[in-house]
Amino acid sequence: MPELPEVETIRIDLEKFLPAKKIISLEILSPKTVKNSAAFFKKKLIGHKFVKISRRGKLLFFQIDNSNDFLLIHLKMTGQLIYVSKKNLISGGHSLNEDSFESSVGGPLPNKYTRVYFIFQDGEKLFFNDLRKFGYLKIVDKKELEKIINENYGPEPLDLSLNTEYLVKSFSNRKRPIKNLLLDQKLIAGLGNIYVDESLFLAGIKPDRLGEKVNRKEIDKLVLSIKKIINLALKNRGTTFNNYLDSQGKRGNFSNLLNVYGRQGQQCHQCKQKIEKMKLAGRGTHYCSFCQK
DNA sequence: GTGTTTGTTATCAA
DNA sequence: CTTGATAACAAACA
Repeated sequence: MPELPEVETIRIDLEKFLPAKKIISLEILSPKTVKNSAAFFKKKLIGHKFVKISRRGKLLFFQIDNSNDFLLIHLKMTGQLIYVSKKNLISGGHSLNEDSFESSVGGPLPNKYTRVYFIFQDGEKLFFNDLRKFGYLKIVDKKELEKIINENYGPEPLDLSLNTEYLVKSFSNRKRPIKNLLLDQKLIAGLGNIYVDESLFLAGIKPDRLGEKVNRKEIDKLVLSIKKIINLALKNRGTTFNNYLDSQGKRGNFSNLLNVYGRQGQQCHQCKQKIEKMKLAGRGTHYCSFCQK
């Protein structure tokens, strides 16, 4: 379940080496994953390079050289972007070769979950794997990209515009549970099920409280909690719960720091009571009824 | 066979 | 028009 910290970790790593590498070929193993025609997709990419890799919320976009176009990649729930080289290219890290990918779902690359992959001039490869096929790749021009961003994404959690004032305004007269509101990408871009539950725990707010019932002081604490959780998760290269791996095929370390997500039935780290679980917005929702009011 | 996992959108209702 | 709730998408696992 890649959310902002996982997607951002991938972006930072890929940007260290992908720019300036010419794509010499690409394979589309799952046609529905690519939202353009295969011919158009190949024509736009083969022979080109990615100039810059950016992110908004959970959406990645790769700027394509000498054109007005961008490659959008959304990982949705089980998407992975795995970069494979024969040498160590990422400073301080070890990179994969295709056979050392056994530890991940599906075995050596490309495997049964590989939907698309790119081959670069130097023989290195980028694999898009996606067990559940919700993720997609799509080429759009600059205008379309701006439209998508403007219409679908609220402020980034770490941006100054994500502040108490903004959330007070956003929550007023809203009769949905605060968890549902925080999952809305138009309100805040990049939070998903894990980080919403963790942020609400840190803020001491029960996930089913209605937006309009949360007071300014609590919202103050919530803003700080969201920024703290996202920063800590970034520092730990995200959370691996089921499927997530970074671009080097490695797990995220925030998994060890979870307070509530996936911990139902276990002791709360703060008060030792049992973590509970309910369903909100159709999602598993984890909380401590003693620490969160 | 049943329930569960979740990011996002489509659809419907009030 | 706004708001909110829910199904659907897809695949695997317990």
